[in-house]
Amino acid sequence: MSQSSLHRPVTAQDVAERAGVSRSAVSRTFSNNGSVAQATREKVLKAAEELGYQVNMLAQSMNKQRSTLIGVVTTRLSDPFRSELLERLLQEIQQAGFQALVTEINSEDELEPTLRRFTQFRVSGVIVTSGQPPSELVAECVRMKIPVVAINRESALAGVDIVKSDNRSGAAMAANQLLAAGCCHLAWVNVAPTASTWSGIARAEGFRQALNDSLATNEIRLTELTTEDASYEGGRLAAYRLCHQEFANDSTSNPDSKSSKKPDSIHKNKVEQQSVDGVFCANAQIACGFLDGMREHGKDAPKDFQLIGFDDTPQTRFYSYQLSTLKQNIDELARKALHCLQQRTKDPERPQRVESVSVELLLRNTSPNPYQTRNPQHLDNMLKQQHM
Amino acid sequence: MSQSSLHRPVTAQDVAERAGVSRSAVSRTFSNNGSVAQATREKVLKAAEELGYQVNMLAQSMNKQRSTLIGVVTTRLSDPFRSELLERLLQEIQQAGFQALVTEINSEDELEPTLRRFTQFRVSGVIVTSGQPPSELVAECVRMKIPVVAINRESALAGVDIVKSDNRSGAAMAANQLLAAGCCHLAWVNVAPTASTWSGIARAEGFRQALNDSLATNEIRLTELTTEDASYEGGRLAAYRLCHQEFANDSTSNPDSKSSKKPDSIHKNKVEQQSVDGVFCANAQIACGFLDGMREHGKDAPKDFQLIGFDDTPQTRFYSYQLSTLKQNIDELARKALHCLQQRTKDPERPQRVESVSVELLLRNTSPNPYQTRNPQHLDNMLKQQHM
DNA sequence: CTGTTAGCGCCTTCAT
DNA sequence: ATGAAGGCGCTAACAG
Repeated sequence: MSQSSLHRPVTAQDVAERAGVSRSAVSRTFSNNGSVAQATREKVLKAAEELGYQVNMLAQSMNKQRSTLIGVVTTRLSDPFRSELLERLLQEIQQAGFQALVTEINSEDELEPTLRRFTQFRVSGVIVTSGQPPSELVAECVRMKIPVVAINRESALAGVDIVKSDNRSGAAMAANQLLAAGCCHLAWVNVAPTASTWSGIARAEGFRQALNDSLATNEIRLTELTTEDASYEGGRLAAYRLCHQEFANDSTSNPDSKSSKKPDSIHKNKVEQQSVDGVFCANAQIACGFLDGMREHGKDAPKDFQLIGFDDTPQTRFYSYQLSTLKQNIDELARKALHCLQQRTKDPERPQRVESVSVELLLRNTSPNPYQTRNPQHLDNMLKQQHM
Repeated sequence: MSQSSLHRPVTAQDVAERAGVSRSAVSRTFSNNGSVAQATREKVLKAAEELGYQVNMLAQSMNKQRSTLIGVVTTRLSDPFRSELLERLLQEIQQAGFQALVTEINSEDELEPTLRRFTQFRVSGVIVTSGQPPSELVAECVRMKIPVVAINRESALAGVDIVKSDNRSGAAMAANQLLAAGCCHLAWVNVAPTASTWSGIARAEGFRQALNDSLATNEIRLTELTTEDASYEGGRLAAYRLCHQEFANDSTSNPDSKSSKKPDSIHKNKVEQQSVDGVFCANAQIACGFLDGMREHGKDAPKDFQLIGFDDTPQTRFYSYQLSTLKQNIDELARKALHCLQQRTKDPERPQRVESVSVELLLRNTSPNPYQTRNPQHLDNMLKQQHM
């Protein structure tokens, strides 16, 4: 059952000799490539079993000019969403018979050396969940026919397929939900543009766009809060700033007279005076932090404001948070990523694909049920949006 | 700068020709192994640069009978502690010039095929953060001189080094802290023994042992709560059960007359009647769940009971939890794991090492500051413990 | 269906 | 210090 007590690993040669066949026969039975008689196959298998033979993947890969490795690049694994995504990705990769090569990078610069390392191992594919693949490198991958797929990020590069959540629609759903609930002073919390991810940008755009009409009629007001990073602490500090700023506004009138055209909405006074009552956060970490920051100032959702976050991470479901969130379908993202890889392996020349995975609005404690809403018109928008 | 437009990857041969030297010269400059004249070295480097040459790691590894890969096996990456550990591990691995091969397993059974796959790639080392490596496989690794290190788990196997947190002391610190705070009905929440991890078992033992004296004198009482899995939900359900059980105890007297020898402690009545006032949870997920479960029943820490968890995961620091925890030094765990790997690479025959990393008690909101304690005697124990 | 042959790209003696 | 030669373990194309 186990290999003989040699200190040298068992090779196909050893198996061949023991089975009384040639190396090729062994090779064929294990790569079930060429045809091999049932009898010899069994002999080989038996000998292999007895010797404890294991294919040397390095040799095999080198020969095939391609390994069964798939490179995955991530960042900030301590972010629950990212680790969940990685987890699912690993499962898909393993299930498809590959082995994951994973690298964590801290900055865009590290992406290039990472990809280079991947190609040195002749990986069968690369999955990028962070950073912008440098075009030069991607070109090299394309030339080597190594499929590259990017998750949740823009990439104009022709060679790489994209799998992403429908961040725009998600953000629009959040916007409409808040409108439908009658919020009139919305805020959204996102990381500063310089540090933002592509997802963050898409969500911001989606949110703002869904609000365009209401903003035009001055029905509502929108405050934009930025954070340094996409973390809990970032969200918390945003809440601090909001609270202090509102406090300041209460005591001193802010001379915001840049707009020459006075708002003529009937809501004018209400809108101008109202403190923030509906908040959208770019991700779950920020949302939790924001909620806690507000709580520290004696305000809570949904009592004092409503709150919707992105990414249905485990902690948002916790009793002490019960955040309403937009849930990304991680399973689907992972599945499609692998599917793209496999498709492009078959046809390396196929045009770039962009797979969009829809997002689900999960209403929990921090925002009310739409059926109890005060503004049915926006509710309609919201429902339409959901079925897009 | 980039390679010529061949569809074939650049080989050392190509570089050699362009530089006007032999393949060996190229090999030597890149593996800086043999000695090579400065002049030729530069010629080679230049040619390599121009051609965009990259060492083929597969070929290199195959030749050296060893790759620059390090296998890492994990489970339940969605658990914040595990993903943080993986993150640090990856950083260490990369910094040491290796590339991580990571596999997620869902059950012990998957460990064997995983290790086997690792050996097929002739990894330079294996880090196991989950499961019990089967002795047979480990023996194979030892024979192939592949270092194996296990993190936070017991392994009697001679070949594998162990890096672990001092779970026992940590649990004892928790126990003494609770005693010092004057708790007299302690409880600990852990996963059922059948599903427990080695860390969980060590923590349970440490906790119980530190309580031995107080239990012997009937000064305190200890309730053991078990959960199905080491999850938030598990902790929450444990809290449910506790609450319902205590409710039951209040309305009906439970005929617990198994003990023939009546307790003679002066605390007798107090101890017997007192509901749980000090809780220790085997990990952070459970602790958060437990706290929330209690909150759902209108009880909160530190008002109604004190709570200490293990693993200082980010969420335990959140404002809405502020759990007191035992903090594992993840950096140190990762660092030592890699150090062990490297040491054993140098000396494959060295005796098994067990590296213990000390743990820190972080007092936050769910348990009081020791300097405001009511029972200085136990405080002394605790302080001694901390400096062990 | 099977064995033989010729590499895959690199490292490592071994002479020079 | 350098080049030539042999081999790492496997696969693939070719005869038989």
